[in-house]
Amino acid sequence: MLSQRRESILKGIIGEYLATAVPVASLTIARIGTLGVSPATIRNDMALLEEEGYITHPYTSAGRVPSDKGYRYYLEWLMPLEALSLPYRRTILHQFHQVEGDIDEWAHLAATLLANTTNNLAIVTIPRATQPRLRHLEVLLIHPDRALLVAVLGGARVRRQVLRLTDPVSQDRINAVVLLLNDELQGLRGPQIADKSALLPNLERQIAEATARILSAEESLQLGEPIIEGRRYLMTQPEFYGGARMQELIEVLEGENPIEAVPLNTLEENSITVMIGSENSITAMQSFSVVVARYGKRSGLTGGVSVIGPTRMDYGRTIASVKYLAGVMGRMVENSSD
Amino acid sequence: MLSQRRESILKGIIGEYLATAVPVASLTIARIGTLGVSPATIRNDMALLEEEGYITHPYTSAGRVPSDKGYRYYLEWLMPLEALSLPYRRTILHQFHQVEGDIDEWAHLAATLLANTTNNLAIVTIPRATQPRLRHLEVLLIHPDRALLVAVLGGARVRRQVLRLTDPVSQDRINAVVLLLNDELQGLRGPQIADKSALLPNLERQIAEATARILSAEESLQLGEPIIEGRRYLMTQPEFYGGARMQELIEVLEGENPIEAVPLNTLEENSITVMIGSENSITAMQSFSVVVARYGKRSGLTGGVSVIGPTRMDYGRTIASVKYLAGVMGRMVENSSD
DNA sequence: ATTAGCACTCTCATTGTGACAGTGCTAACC
DNA sequence: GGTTAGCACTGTCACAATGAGAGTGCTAAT
Repeated sequence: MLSQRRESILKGIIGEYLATAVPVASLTIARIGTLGVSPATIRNDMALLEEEGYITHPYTSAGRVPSDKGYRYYLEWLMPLEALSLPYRRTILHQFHQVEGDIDEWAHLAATLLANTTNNLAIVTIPRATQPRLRHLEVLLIHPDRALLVAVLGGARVRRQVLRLTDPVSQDRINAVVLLLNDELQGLRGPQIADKSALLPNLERQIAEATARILSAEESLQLGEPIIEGRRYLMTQPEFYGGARMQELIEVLEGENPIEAVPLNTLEENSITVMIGSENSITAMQSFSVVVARYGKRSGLTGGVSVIGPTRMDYGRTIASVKYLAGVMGRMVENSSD
Repeated sequence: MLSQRRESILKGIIGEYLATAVPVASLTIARIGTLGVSPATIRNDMALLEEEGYITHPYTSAGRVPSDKGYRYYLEWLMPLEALSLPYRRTILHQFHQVEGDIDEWAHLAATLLANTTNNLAIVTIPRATQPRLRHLEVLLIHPDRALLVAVLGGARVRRQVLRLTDPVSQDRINAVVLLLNDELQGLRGPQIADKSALLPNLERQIAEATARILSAEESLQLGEPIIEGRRYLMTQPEFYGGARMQELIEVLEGENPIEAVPLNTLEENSITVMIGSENSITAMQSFSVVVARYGKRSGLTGGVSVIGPTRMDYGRTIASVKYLAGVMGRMVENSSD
C-alpha cells in the first residue's frame, strides 16, 4: 500500500508518460500543481517508488518510467473508470445493425472498430460451439464424381467441402440420399455421425463420413480463426519501430496459431483481463500488454475480443472499448444462436 | 541494346547484388573471371551503364547498384529461365490434393507456399465469376423471425446471411417456400432474381430479395477478399526495416482494398507480369517489385497470384513460383467449376 | 581499346567535446 | 521528522574532428 502522495506521484508519472512517451522528471510532476511540494520531495518519493519496483529510470539522469508493476498498481487502484461516450456507442451499434451479415462479418467489424478506437492491434475470435451439432446437410454435384458438401452447424455457421466420390452418381440420386441423411443425422455431433456412418451403404457412408470430419475439425478448434486488424498501429509505435521485440510478435501473429498471444483459455466469460508486459506467459509478448475479454457462454458459443499494444497504452480507453465490444458481440451471438 | 560485355557486367552486378545486398565494386566483377579484363575497363563500362540509367551508385566511392531500368533489362534479356524442381512441384501438388477443402483453402495454401518459397509477401485472390448464378438456396430458421439464408453459387462458393423476417413463420412453411423458390430461381443471376422477386408474395419476396442482394454483392466485387501471407518477410528486409516506405505499404495492405497494390486488372490470364519499383503506379509500391499472374478464364472464374518484395528480389525463382502456383490454382478451379 | 597508377571522394566507426537534463546527496530549515 | 534549497555528479545527445578504408574517375602509357 502506498501513501497518498506517492500514489499521486505514480499516477502523475503514468499519466504524463502515457501522453508523451518521454521519461518524466520530478519537476514535471511538481508543475502539475496538485501536490504542493517541491521537486526535491518528489524525488525522495520517487526513489522510494523505484526501490519498491513501481518505476525505473533508463539511466542516472533521466526521468522516471513506469514499470509493469507500476502499471499494474495504477490499474488496480488509481485508474478512473471510463466508459465509451453514448454517441460513440450509438455509432457502433448502428454499424452492427447495418451489417446484415453473419458472425464472421460482425467479428470483422468488431476488430476494425476496436483497432481504430484504441489505435492498437485488435484480435477477435469467432465463437465456436464446443460441441457443434449438425443442423442441415446439402450436397450439390459439380462433376459426376465430385460433389460440394455444405453443412450448416449450430450458431449460423456454414462449412463446405469438396468431396470426391468413388463412383459417379446423378444429382437425383444424391438428393434422395441427402433427404434421408438429413433425417438421420440432424442434431447429432461428430462422433455420433461417425458411428452411424459405419452402417450405411457406400454413397451414404462417404457423405456421412465427410460430415463427421467437418464436425470433428470444428470441435477440435477451441476458437475460430482469429481476425486481426490494425497491424499498422503496432508498427508505428515509436518505441518498437522495427525492433526485435516487434519482429517476434509479428512472427507469432503470422504463425500457425496467432491467438496464443492472448491468454484466452484462462478467462471467465464476461470478465476482462489485462496482462502487462512481463505478466504475459509467452516471450514474444513480454514487451506488450494485452486487454482481453471473452464473450458468449462458455458452455455454448464462445469467442474472444482483445487488444494488443505497448505497455504504454491508454488502459482506461482500451478496457472500456474491449468491454463494450465484447458485450455487443455477446448480444449479437445470443440473438443468432439456436 | 548493350554490348556483349556490358551485358555481362550488368548481369554480374545484379547477380552479386541480389546475393549480398551490398553495392558491388568493379574489382568484384573482375574477380568473377569470365570477362578477362581489368577492373579499370569494367569501371569505364560501368560509367557508361550508369550514364544510360541501368545502374547508380549511392555516393562517389561506393560500388554500383542496379536501377529499376537495370532490373528491367536483366529481366527482359539476361535472366536465365528457371523452373521449380520436379520434386518440389510434386510436394506442392501433393499438398493441394491433401486439402480436401474448397477454393478458399486452396488459396490459403497457395499464399502460404508462395510466401515461404520466395521469402516474400504473397497475395492470392479468390476467383469470382463475373456473373455468378444461383445454384441452390437453403433457409434455416434460427428464431421465429430470424432465418439463416445459405446460397450456393457457381464455382463452389457458398454465401450465408442472417435474414430478419417481418413476420414469424414456421420451418415447415419455409421449407415449402424454399422448395418452390429453388425451382423458380435456380441458374439465374442477381438482376433476374430481383426482377422476379417483385411479383412474389411477402415471405417469398423477402428471401428472393436477400438472395438477389447476395448475388449482386458478389458481382460487384471483381476480385475476392485477398489472402495475404508472409508479412513477416517484408519486415525483415534489411533495406526497409522500419522505414517509411514500408509503413506506406503496410497501410495499403491493411486498408480497404489491399489488392490495389497489385495491378491485376490490366492483366491477360495465363500471362505473368512484373512491375519493378517505379514502374508501379501507386506510390506506396515505388520501392517494391511485384510479380503477378492471373489464373482462370477471364469470362468465368478469375483470380490472381502475386508476390511483393523489394526490387532486389530473386526474380527468376519468384516468377517460376508465381507461374507454377497460378497454374495449379487454375487447374483446381477448372476442376471444381460448374 | 585497354590498362596501370594514383589522386580524390565519400562513408563509417571512433573519439572528443560541450550543452543539457535530472538525479542524489547533504545540510539547513520549519 | 518531514521538507527543501543548493550543488556536485552522471549520464545522454548532438555535433565536430579524425583516420582508415573502399572504390571510383581520370590521366597517361601501352
